[in-house]
Amino acid sequence: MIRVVVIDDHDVVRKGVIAYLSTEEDLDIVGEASSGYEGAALVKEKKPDVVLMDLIMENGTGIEATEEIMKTESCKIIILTSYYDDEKVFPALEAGAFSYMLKTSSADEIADAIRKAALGQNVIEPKVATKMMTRFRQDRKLHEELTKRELEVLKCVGEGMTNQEISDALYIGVKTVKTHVSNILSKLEVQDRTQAAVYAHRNGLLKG
Amino acid sequence: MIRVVVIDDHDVVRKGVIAYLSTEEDLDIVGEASSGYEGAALVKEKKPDVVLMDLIMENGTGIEATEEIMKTESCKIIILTSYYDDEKVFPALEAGAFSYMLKTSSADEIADAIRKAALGQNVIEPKVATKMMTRFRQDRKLHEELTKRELEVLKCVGEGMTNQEISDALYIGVKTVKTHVSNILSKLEVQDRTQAAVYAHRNGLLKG
DNA sequence: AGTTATCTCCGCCTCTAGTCGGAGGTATGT
DNA sequence: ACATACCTCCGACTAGAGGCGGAGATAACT
Repeated sequence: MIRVVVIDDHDVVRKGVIAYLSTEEDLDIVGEASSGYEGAALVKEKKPDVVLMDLIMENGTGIEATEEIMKTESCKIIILTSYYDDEKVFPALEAGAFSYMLKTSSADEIADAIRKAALGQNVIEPKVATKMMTRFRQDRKLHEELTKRELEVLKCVGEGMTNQEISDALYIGVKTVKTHVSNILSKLEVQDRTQAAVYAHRNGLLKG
Repeated sequence: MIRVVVIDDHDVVRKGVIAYLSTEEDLDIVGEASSGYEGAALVKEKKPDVVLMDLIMENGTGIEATEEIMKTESCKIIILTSYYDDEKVFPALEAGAFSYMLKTSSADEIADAIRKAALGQNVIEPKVATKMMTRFRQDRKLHEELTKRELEVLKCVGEGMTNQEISDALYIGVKTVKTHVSNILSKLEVQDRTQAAVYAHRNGLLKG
C-alpha cells in the first residue's frame, strides 16, 4: 500500500482527487490538508510515501510547504497544479518537488504518477519538461547575484520609478541610485532600466 | 430537479464536482464536457438549467463557450475557476456569466450557488465582487484606446526595445516611433517607457 | 465635400539615464 | 593586519528619451 497525503485548498479538487484515488486498491489516503502550514505538519505526523501538493494556497504556498517538508522528511512530493509558467515551476522544483503534474491530467495519470513516485521515478508534464530544457540550456538566475540593496532598487525600477523617485524612497543620493542601477544592468546582462523592469516582471520579482 | 451540465477540462475537478453534486437530491447532472467547443454543443443539446464552467481549457476557452451559449440559450452559467484576476473576471462577466465562483469554495457553496442560479440569484465571490466595485468606480482598460500600431509599438517597448530597435523591427522611422511612444504614454497616463512596459506586463499584453 | 482617425515624418529643445573612473566607510572573514 | 564585499557618493561626459509644434497621406464615415 502506498500511503498518500493530499494538500489542496480547493475543496472540490481535494475531495475529487481523494474520491478517485480511494477506488485504487494499492493507494491509501492517510490524510488531507487545505493549507501549506497544515499540510507540512500533517506530513511530519503521518509520514506518507507520497504527497500530492497544490501550489497556490491561502496559508502557506505549496513551495514553502515543500521546502519545509523536505528539510526533515524523505517522501516524494508531487506538485499538482494548473500553472506551468516559469515563476511557479522552477521554484517548486528547486524546493524539492519530485514530480510536476498539471490538473489537466486524467485521474489515471495521477494515480500512475503516484505509483511511479513511490518507485523513485519522476513524472514531469511534457509542457513543463520543455520549459526545463530551455532553462537548463543556458539560463541561470542572474538576479541571485544581486545584493539586498540592488534588489530593492530593482523592485523600484520594476515599478517604473525614476532615479530621483528611488533616491527619495530609499533615502539615498541620486548618484548612489545610478551606481546601483548600473551594477544591476551589468549583473542582469541588460542594456537599460526598461529591460531590467521587464526582467523583474518575467522572473516574478514583483507582486503584480 | 435542477438540470446541470459541468464543463471543465481538468479531469479530476470535473469528476470530483460531479461525484459531489450527485449526492444532492435536487440536482441532476445531465452532461459533462472537457472543452469549450464540446461544452457549447452539449448545452445546446441538453438544454440544462445551470452550467458549471471552467475558464481555462485546451480547446475553446470558457469565455468563448459562454459567449457562444448565451447567443441562443437561456441557462445560467456559473464560472468555477481558480483565477480572480482582472483579465479573466471581466471578460467572463461581459460574456454573460451569471455567477462567478472560485475553486476555493466548498462543495456546499457550489451546490448552493447552483440552486440560487436556478432561482435567478447571482453569486459573486467576495474577492471578485471587490474587483468589480473598483472597476465600475473609475477604471477602464486604458490600453483599449490604443490603435493597432500603437499596440504593436507598446509590445516592443514591453520587450525592452529602444526606439531605434523598434524602428528597425517595424520598418518605420525613429521619429515615428517617438510619436507613437508619446501617444502611448499619454493614453496610458504614464510618464515614461519603463512605466509603459510595466503596464503592458501587468495587463497581460505580452506572452511571457 | 467635409470631418475624423490613423500612420507617417520633420526640427528643436530639455532632461534623464547611463558610463567611466574615481573615493571613503563599514562590516565580514582569513 | 589584510582582503573582500557592500553601500555610499562625486564630477564629467554621451546618447537616448520625450515634449512641443507642425505637416502630408490615406481611408472611412457623415
